[in-house]
Parts: sequence; structure tokens; C-alpha cells
Amino acid sequence: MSEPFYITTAIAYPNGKPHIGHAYEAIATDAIARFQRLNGREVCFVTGTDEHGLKMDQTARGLGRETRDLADEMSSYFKQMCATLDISADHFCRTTADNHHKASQAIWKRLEANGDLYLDRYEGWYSVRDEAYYDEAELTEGEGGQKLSPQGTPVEWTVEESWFFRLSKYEKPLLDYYAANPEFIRPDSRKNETVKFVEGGLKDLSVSRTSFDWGVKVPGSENHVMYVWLDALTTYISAIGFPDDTEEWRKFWPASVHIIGKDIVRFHTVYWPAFLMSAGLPLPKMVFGHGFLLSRGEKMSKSLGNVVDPMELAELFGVDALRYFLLREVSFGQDGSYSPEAIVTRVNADLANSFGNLAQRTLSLVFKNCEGYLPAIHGHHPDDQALLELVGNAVSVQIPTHFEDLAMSQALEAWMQAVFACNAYVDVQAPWALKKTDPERMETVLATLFICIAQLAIAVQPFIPGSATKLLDQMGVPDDVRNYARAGSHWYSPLAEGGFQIAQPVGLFPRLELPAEEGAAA
RNA sequence: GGCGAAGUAGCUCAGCUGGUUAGAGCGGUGGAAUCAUAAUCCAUAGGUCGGGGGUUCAAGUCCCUCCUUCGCUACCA
Repeated sequence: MSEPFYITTAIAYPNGKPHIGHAYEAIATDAIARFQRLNGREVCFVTGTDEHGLKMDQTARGLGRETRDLADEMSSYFKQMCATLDISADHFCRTTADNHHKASQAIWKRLEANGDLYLDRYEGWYSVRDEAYYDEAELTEGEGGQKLSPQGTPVEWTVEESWFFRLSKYEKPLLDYYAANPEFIRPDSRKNETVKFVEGGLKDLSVSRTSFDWGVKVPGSENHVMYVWLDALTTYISAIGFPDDTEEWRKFWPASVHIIGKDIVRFHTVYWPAFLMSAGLPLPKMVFGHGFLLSRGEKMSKSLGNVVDPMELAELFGVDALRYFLLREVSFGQDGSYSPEAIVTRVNADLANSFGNLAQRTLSLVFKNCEGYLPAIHGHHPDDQALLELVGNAVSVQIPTHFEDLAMSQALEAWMQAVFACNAYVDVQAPWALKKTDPERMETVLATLFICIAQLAIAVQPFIPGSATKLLDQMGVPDDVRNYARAGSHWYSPLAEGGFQIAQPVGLFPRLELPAEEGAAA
């Protein structure tokens, strides 16, 4: 029996609508989850929203709304995004849910029972206007020696009662864990940062707040709410049942991998494992920090006006086109650049021209020259064998290997190489010419192509599930062979002999056009 | 300042533990073909692998230094 696979996205903070970064993370995580399912693993895929904390409260107040009400609305946008983008999450979790509060308090009690929590005072330079503490080093001096925050607001020395977590105690255990588990933090650059950070010494962490109440109440200290990260990270275990000893919990914890953005690596590779160690729970096997998407090489920000709405892109170019572009063009773990031109170019070249056209030209020949019946195979030619071998290797060796390494763009590169080989084969064999000279040979060629295209469609399912399924449906490929283990099995002849007939093929990957310019950039 | 990452063909990037003529896609150029979504296939385009120095029989691939860009340097998420 294969090992269960538990994967999560970060739990998004919904103080705004989802942006392209959220979509990217969800899509990448979804592709991995889908791959593992097709790879025969039992998968649990969790995503959701982290709705507590000061910012949500502030945002709501700024809008004159109930915080809970705003959270409901914002969270719904994230859920909607998942539906639109074909994200196959098993659970969409909200930190405001009752079971999550219960889980957060349970883990709190474990930390407390382990002697890692103590009540003290948090002191620092506090800006009332920003509602945030700042480090001495961040401050600037204004007129008359007034200390100012980086935002230019006045700060004053403030003392607040707070619970502290003995993070310092875990410095050594964490470093030992990193050393013993080299795959725990990926990519390596993130691991280096984390190790250096921890080696630099860990201070105890303030894990409760009294300045607002939008959060999980601290057990026994009702005027405190838990530090949002402690609460948010707990989602990864509350999602599958913790603190109850459920079947899902037993099966899926520890997580196989948390997929997160590079900006929150520390929370996942220092705080989270420390909390878990303290709670006596196993640690996730891997934390992967992906890169950011840049708009034409520049950071996206509201002030630059280059923030991209993923829903708009999906609508404009199609869900699968967007998914394909992001997974193909961006090397997972590194920053990537986005632009409408790049999407159009990439998707047209790979999906429309190469793969889509390959399927279309082949299926059209079968439809016209064989009346839609799947042609028989009349003996093996070395060229056929070579192509089948090449495609088979890409589908059952290269793509899975790259996926296991979370190298999705490389998996797609291998996939494209196989697509190129098929198009080259079509041109060399020229089945349209064989129709008159050697009809049997034509049938063998078309059958070979049919098999290859089906395998390629099976392999690409994690990336473009909607289109791949449509194509496989058109081709009559049985459900039980639509996975990596059985893609290369003997299904073609039974399907052909069963009298399956394809309909007039319908193109699945229309060529995209660049949308007309809408207003000049400022 | 400290630590780290990166700088490879016009563009976007591959190049693992050093080893035959430095690779791919897109774009460009020249052919072929016409089944197909004017899609495809073949050939090709002569990049001092950021600058300099060093180690080695041999370096894009290791070491030093300089330049440029970027990330991290804790309690806003």
C-alpha cells in the first residue's frame, strides 16, 4: 500500500481579494496533489483562510463593518478562486471555525503543559496609529527628537502583558533537525537563510495579544488572544481532525509538504516546528518556499497599479492556459515574470501549435480516413517503437521523477520534448500520403500516434485537468488507464476492437490573442 | 554592515558531484511539406558563459577579488 500524501497551501490572509500570487500557489499545489493521486497515493489537500489578527480587525473597522462579516465575504472570494481554477482541495479551512479554535486551544495547552509558556511583559516602541511595534533600529528621528516609525508615525515606549513561548529552548533541536533532514526546507537558498537565522540565536516569542480580541482566546487568560501565527499554523493539523484522534489525522499527519511563499518561510521552518516539538507532535517532512510572480519583472503593488486579478486572467485566457503558463514558465522555487504577451506566446506555442495541433491533425485523419474507428496495428516498424519508447519514457519516468522533485516546469519541458517527437514523426511518416500507397502502414502510424497522444494527455492531467479530460473523453480512453502506472498498459487494442468510434474532433486549445490595450499606463 | 542567491545566444532560461565542437524554447533567416488551429518538420543563426586573477592535464562548473541585481537580517500578516 502506498504512503498517504498530505499537502497544503499556506493559509491565505484575506484582508484583500486573492491576487495572482495566491492563484499561483494554489495551482502549483493542486498540480502536485493531482500528480500524487494519479501516482496512486491517497492524497489530502488542504487550503483555506487565516482570518484572525489585527489587520482584519482594522480593515473591517476602516470599512465600518463587522469583522466576522468581512471575513466571511473575503474568505468566500478565496473559495471561489479555488473553484474557478480547478483546485482539487479536499478541505477549505477557515481559522474562524469552531473546531479550529478548539484545536488552537488544545495545542496551546500542550505547549503550556510542556512548560514552554510564561506570562511576561512585552515592551517596545509602539505606534498607536500603525498599531504595531517597531524595533529601535527601524526608527527615525523627527523634528524635536520625536521618534518616528518607518511609516513616519509617532511611537512611544509601551508595555503590554503577553504570554511568551520559549523559542530559545528550541534553537539546538531545530538546528539538529535541519541537519538530520536536509530535505526539510527547500529550496536550498531558503534553508540557508533559515539555518543562519537560527544560528544567530532565538529569542522567546510573544504569542498573545491584549490590544485586540479578534482571535482565539487564550485558555485561562480570556483577555488575551493567541498570536495569529500560532493559530494560523495550527490549521494544518486542525484541518485533519486534531486534537481528536480521527482516521484522517492518523493517516495524514505529519504532512508531506507545506507549499508556501518565500516571505513566510520563517514561520513555517522555525516557529511551526518549534511549536510542534513542544506539543510532542511529529514535524512536517518538507516546507517548500516558492518564489513570487513579477509583472514584467517588477513587483506587483497597488501603488504601481500592476496588481493582477487571477479571475480576470482565467476569464481572458482560460483556466488551463493560465495554469499551464504558470507551471511551465516559472521554475518552481524561483521568482517568475508574468505578462499577457508571455502567456499568449507560451500557450500558443506549446498548447495550440504543438500539442493541440498534434491531437487535432491526428484525430482528423482517423476521423476522415478511418471513419472514426481506431485503426489496427499491422506489425511494428522501428520508427514506431522509437516513438513509443520516447513517449513512454517521458510519461512514466521523466515526468514523475521531476514531479517528485517538485520541478513542474521541468516535467512540462520533458512533456514538450515528447510532443515535438510526435510532430516530427507525423511529418516523416506522412500518413496522409500513405492513404493511397500503403493504407495498412497508415493505420499503424495513426494507431501509434493515437496511443502516444493519449499517454501525453494522461501525463499532463495535473497541469491542465479540464482540457486533458476533454481530450481523453474524445479519444475514449477508459478512466482506469488515466494514471501513470497504467498509461503504458495494453488498452488500445481492446478499445479499437470494442468498436469505439471518435466523433469529429474539436480543438481544445484555441490560439490566444493579445487583448487590445485598455488605457495607457500612468 | 553581516549572511545568502543570481549575472550564460536578441528575449526567457537549462547546464548535477569540473572533462569530447556551451544547450532548449521564443524570435530571426533559408528550405520542405500541405493531414492540421496559416499550425508542422528540417537546417541555420558564430554567445570572450558579468570584469580580473588563481588552482588544475582540463573550469560556465572550484578558490580569491571587483562590478551589478536581488533576498534574509524576528514578533504586520
